Amino acid sequence: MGTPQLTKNQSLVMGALAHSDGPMSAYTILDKLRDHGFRAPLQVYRALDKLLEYGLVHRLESLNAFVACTCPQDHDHEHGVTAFTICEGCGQVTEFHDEAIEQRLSTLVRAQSFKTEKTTIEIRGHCKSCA
Amino acid sequence: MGTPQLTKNQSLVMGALAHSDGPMSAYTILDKLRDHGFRAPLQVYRALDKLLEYGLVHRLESLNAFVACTCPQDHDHEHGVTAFTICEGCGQVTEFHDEAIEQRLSTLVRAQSFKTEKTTIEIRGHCKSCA
DNA sequence: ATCGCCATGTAATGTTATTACATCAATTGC
DNA sequence: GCAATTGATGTAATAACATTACATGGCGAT
Repeated sequence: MGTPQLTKNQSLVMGALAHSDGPMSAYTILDKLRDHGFRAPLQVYRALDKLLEYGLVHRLESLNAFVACTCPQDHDHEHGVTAFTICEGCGQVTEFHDEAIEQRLSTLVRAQSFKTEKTTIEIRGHCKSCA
Repeated sequence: MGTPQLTKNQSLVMGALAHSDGPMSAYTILDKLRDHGFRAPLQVYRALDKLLEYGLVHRLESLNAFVACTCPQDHDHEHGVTAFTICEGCGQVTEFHDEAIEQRLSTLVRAQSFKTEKTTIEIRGHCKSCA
């Protein structure tokens, strides 16, 4: 299967996120895309839904915002749990992945007989430059 | 120092959360407390801010909702990173803590020279009963 | 008593997300 | 060809979540 061809709206939203230096809210994306014919929030949310589904974009729950996936690898296969550091100073977001955490969480959740669908790990704080 | 005496509004909000069987949004809390004189969202948000600060309540970022802390231990000293499983079926939220994850995250974040202020770990899925 | 501090009350507004309904284009099956 | 289906889109309205701004009231300390 793989990631399908993006539609026009999906490409525009993806482009906006990819060229941004940080996370963007849906409404910020909307504003950026007014010139390209975007008029309503739903146009953004619909595109984001698909991009999230394809794994091209991540949602930052603690920010109600979205970032392009920075993972170099293919998006076709799962790349497990994604975690983020989020700097309160400069807004910089860094994505990372760790097998050890993933396994440990898996063990703990299994002990509850809980079936994981989506895992959110977000660390708010200050980056090296903003410490 | 320890947790200060709660004010009237803080007690009401704490009570609402403690007696609920699951997470509540700020507006749900507001509705529950109309009979006790609550009229505006701010009354709830102000109380929540303090309760969060005291560690009596947790915010679930992926739900925009709040739960009473179920941690049996004293709230006076830090009890590190808090993680949650959240069942999409029944809404049940389970709080847990794990030293191994805490240490591993600490190591990874340190490698970035990042200074953690708050860590969010939320696992959405289905509990044993709702699988 | 006056000041400062903090909790409170109220209204208005800002921000994020969804529902509902209509239209349009591409594809499929007859 | 031409319904029927499916998926993307457009638009408006509304719902849900959160904050700003400003006024008031209680209470302890000087």
